[in-house]
Amino acid sequence: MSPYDPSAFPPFAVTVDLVVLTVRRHALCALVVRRGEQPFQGRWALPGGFVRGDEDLGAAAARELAEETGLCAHDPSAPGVDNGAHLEQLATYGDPQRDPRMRVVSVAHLVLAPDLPAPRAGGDANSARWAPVDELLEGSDRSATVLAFDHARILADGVERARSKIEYSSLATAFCPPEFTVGELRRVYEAVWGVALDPRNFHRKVTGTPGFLVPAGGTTTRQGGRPAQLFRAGGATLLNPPMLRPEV
Amino acid sequence: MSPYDPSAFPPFAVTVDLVVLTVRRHALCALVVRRGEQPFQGRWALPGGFVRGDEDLGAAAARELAEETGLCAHDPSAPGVDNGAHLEQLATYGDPQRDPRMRVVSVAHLVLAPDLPAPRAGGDANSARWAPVDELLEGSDRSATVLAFDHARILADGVERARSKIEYSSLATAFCPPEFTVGELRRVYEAVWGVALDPRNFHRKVTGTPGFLVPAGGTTTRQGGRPAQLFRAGGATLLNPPMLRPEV
DNA sequence: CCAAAAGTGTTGCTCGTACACCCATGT
DNA sequence: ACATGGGTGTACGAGCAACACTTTTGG
Repeated sequence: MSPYDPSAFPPFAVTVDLVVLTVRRHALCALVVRRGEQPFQGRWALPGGFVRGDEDLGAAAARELAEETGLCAHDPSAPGVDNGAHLEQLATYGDPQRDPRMRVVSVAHLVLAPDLPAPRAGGDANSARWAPVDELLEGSDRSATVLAFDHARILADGVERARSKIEYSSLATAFCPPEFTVGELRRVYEAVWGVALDPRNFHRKVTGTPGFLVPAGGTTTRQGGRPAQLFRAGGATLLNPPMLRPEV
Repeated sequence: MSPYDPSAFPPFAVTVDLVVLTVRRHALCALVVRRGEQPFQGRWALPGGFVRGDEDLGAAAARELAEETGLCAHDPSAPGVDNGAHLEQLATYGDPQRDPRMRVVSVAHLVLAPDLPAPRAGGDANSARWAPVDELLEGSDRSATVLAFDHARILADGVERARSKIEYSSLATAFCPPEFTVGELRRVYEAVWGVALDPRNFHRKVTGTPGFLVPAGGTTTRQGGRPAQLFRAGGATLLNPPMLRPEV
């Protein structure tokens, strides 16, 4: 079998789908767009689109993200400064039946973003919104799901990746604005994991991990109570020892 | 843009590449095949091939694995019993320039297998062999690498995945035969991590983790010394607390 | 007897947890 | 004054590292 012969392999459409997560009002939320056409017309779906002929996968994901949200994401596989959200490849979904129209292989990407103003609709989507992942994944075993295609599965995988990755990396700061307090960071962990954490021990833990947080200089009272010190994300990306997620 | 219109998106070739790892003679080894044609003719490459038109990605990886090694791998995303190697999706590589002939998106998969008899060559490969990953990755930063395409990068990602995943899962047993001793399992960890572990503490740790190992009943002296108890892999897949990898 | 590998005991230390307690602001 | 959230002190316990030590085979 010669790889030069175009008849020797079947052609595929390749897309990127985006799991864009943020924390709003103490809940983990995902960006979804309403489908304007068949199939699944009127249902919610993850944002995404076709990869262009001369475009890398991460670049396609970043482009789609910018089109949908205006976010300028940083792909850590490319050198550069993190000037916005975190973007990483999640997994690839290629079930022959996942799209009834044709054979589509979708390379899903995960984006972690700070809380944003209302998303703007783009492309062929009627509208876009942030939805709590709990609602989107409700009864997604067996029963009919609110999401189109296999997007409930993709979203679940993305949420699971985010939940485990903030354990051993500093990625939780990607959910925060450039300057944030220890309490705000703790509420991110609580929202993503869906648990309550001890504020005192959390404070000791994150401030005691070298390179996790660096003082930004100021204080704020935007949460009420005693003024809290402001921090930025430090240079460290891996947390050793990790944050421990409480049992069930 | 209508997704129905075939001219609206560029066609891609989709392949699977396999990072097949095993432990031989205290070294972590990967399966490589010699390329029989251009480009990179005569160089070593990871086994792989085109995904068929009606085939899921995991099924394509399992088929290629069987063609190359005769292994019957278990894809944990499908229900069933682990009757051989462990197989999981690794990552997807789609740089437009990664294959000089055409646009190829490759979905890499990771396979962990017990030590096997000499692999058999298959497909368009002249020959296949197990090579220590240290040799394959030697000087793979900047300098010319022994592996074709971007396979050094894919292999490095697979090795890194395996190294981190045996920390918090029972996957190290996938490198062992069905029945194995605690010492053999320890030598797997030592080979994959490239460190020496305390045999006493390791023994306590793995036998004390519920569900990690179940006694198989017999003993063996195939390693010399006092007879060692034989174990099988238990039902547990996640280790809590994890195995701790010693600092560099 | 000796080497080699298996398996157990014990001690000290690190770190997480579960509190009690004080600090600095807004109302 | 009091509520609210920020930040520190401390005691208990789980679990890991670093040993010494015994057990059971082969040569």
